[in-house]
Amino acid sequence: MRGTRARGATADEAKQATGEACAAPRRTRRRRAAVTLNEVAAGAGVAPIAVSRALNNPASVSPALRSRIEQAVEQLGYVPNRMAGALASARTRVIPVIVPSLSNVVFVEVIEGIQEAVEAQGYQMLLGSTGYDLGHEAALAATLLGWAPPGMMVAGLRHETRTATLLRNAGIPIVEFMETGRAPIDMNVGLSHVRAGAAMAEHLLARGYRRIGFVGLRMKDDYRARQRYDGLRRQLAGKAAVVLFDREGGAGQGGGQQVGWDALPDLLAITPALDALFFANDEMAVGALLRARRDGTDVPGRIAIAGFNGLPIAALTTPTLTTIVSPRKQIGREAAAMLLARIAGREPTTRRLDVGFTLEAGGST
Amino acid sequence: MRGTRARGATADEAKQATGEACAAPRRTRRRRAAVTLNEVAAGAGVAPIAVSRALNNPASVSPALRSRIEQAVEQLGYVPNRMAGALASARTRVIPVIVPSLSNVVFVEVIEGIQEAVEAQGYQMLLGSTGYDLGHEAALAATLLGWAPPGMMVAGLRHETRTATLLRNAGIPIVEFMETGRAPIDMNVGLSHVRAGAAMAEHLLARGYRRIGFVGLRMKDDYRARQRYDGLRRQLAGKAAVVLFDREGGAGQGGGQQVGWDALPDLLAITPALDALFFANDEMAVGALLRARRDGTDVPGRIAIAGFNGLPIAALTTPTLTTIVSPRKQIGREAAAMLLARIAGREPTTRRLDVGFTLEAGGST
DNA sequence: CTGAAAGCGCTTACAG
DNA sequence: CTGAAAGCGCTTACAG
Repeated sequence: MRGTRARGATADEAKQATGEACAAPRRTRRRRAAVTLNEVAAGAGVAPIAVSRALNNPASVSPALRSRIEQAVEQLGYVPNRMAGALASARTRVIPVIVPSLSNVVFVEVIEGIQEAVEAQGYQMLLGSTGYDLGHEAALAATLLGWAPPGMMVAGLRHETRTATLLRNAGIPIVEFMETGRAPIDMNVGLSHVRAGAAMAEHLLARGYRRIGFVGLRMKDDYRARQRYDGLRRQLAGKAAVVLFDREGGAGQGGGQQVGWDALPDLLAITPALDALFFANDEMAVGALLRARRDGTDVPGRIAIAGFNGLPIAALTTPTLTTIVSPRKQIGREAAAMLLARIAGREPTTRRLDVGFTLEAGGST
Repeated sequence: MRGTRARGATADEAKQATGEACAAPRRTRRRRAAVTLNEVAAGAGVAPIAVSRALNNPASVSPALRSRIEQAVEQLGYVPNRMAGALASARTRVIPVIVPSLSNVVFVEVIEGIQEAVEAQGYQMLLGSTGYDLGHEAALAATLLGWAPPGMMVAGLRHETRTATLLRNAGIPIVEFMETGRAPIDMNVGLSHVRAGAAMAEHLLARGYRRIGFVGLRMKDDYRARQRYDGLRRQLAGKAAVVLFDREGGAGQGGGQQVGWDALPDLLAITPALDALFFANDEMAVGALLRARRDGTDVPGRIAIAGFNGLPIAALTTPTLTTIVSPRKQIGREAAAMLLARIAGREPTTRRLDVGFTLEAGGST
């Protein structure tokens, strides 16, 4: 009987086959000294459910009861157990957000946009960072789904198959944010990095540059940078020479600056014919600008420099840095708005939003 | 009766009528189609508890059972419900971390240190940001405690009384990280911002500066910057003149750069006798350096400039920026190590750790 | 508006 | 090593 028990035996069948009436002896298992809803109810002389209602939907309780309950809550220092509430209602107010990195300003600003929007609706953000590792992303997604969130947000449109399957089958709204380009699992907000690269190509061509280098940092992991390079390369095809430099190092916040700083003299020495460098991000570009400043290298006379992201510092360098501004905070806000709409049972204006970008031409090109 | 019911009329109402003595008719309330542990148990032909054990402590189950269970888990795509587990065990593996802001690199690096350490032990970080609002901090702390975390981390030693009370009474280990100086609620990791200010005072005195300005950004909120100013002021007392400038604006990432950029010409115009400026952070100092560069203002000839934090860019400017390096990642790691030790029932080496700082003298002073 | 009962999906505590 | 029972602290669904 043991091995073949099978299907129907939902062990949920807790038969209360006690000999007597039904009252089994109680064992207590409480480990925390925390005040419970039942204690508040006892304190206020009401039923537990009344406390629940007074807390979650005050209008559904008479003012008299409500004030008695509020007093008891206050006096006992009651803090509701969210896990119990979530388990009972099958609803959490925690929204997981998965990003590749926190040491990249870009994600931080998107996150801020998300947090503002989400908190305004009484939700909490649960942040996970993958370190640009899609395997880690899969593990994170699985764990986070265990909290039965009402929705989820994840950076990027590229995931391992199992991640996509997991998210698709979770039966909750999902927003993939950052780039556009392929069909999302559910909803998508971002910009086309391919088009951004192409836009920079047009700009550099228009200013007369014909021997252009793209400088990336660990491009293997950063596929959005690869997309920008692809856009650049295709747009330049037949019109200018392009070369890709993939640099290593520079982990952590501000690390990109050091990479740009180190790259500039290297590249100029090895490929002296270069007339323009498009860096994968503004941090690297700023590092290169600072290096040029220290070494007395003329920008853009000797070499033009451009970046990507539109960080505030781009407007403060001498010369100012040509860059592409991505509306990061907007991405966060829009992504959150879409998700919250769906969570609330409404249909967002659109499920796929391209927020675009702006090329800010500075003195560095 | 129909109109007032509302709420959650659900789908799968599998009624399992039982006709026994005490067994009341069962109502089912499942709302998600998610696979449960009971279903896995049924699938594997074992008791639910065996599944629980196979997942949480594989060694406690025979290999035969384990592989049957693992197969069922795999096949059904089972994702454990963390809320149920947490409720039953009164244990979560989520550690809340409260910081004032994410748009400040400094906190991001501390957070990274925390995340690395915490994830390595199988815990998850739940991030909350207060926007430098201690009222918001109190609300966040209360909500986060509702998840019955095994411990908690919060930036700073200053909180509203109710926050401190709440945390103290939570009966879990708490680490306050960032600054040292006063008695913590439980544990503390950080550095003395007063001493950091004093160290800069000594440096500026040694280099011959006697008319020194401290430039802060929204100092009302940033009490750590106030501490640095206090340290500076006291150390300079009787030896040099000090003046405090409290600037507004510059919200968000990189906003400080703009503030420094704007401040420099203002301050030089209004208080031309100044010979040195100590900025509350490197971002502002870098903004000022870039402005000096553009305007042709001699640094340090006309005005010396110093910052605080030790961001990588400080080494790349011309001249290089004098700054105080704070070991941010170390703060995060140490704070996490302390907390994890206590969670594991061990006593950390110390409950109060001063990680110190290093003054990096550059060409800007 | 108010409440008694049952159940959410797990784990603990006990027993074999 | 394995399992039956009870309970974690809430909320839903139903009834007055």
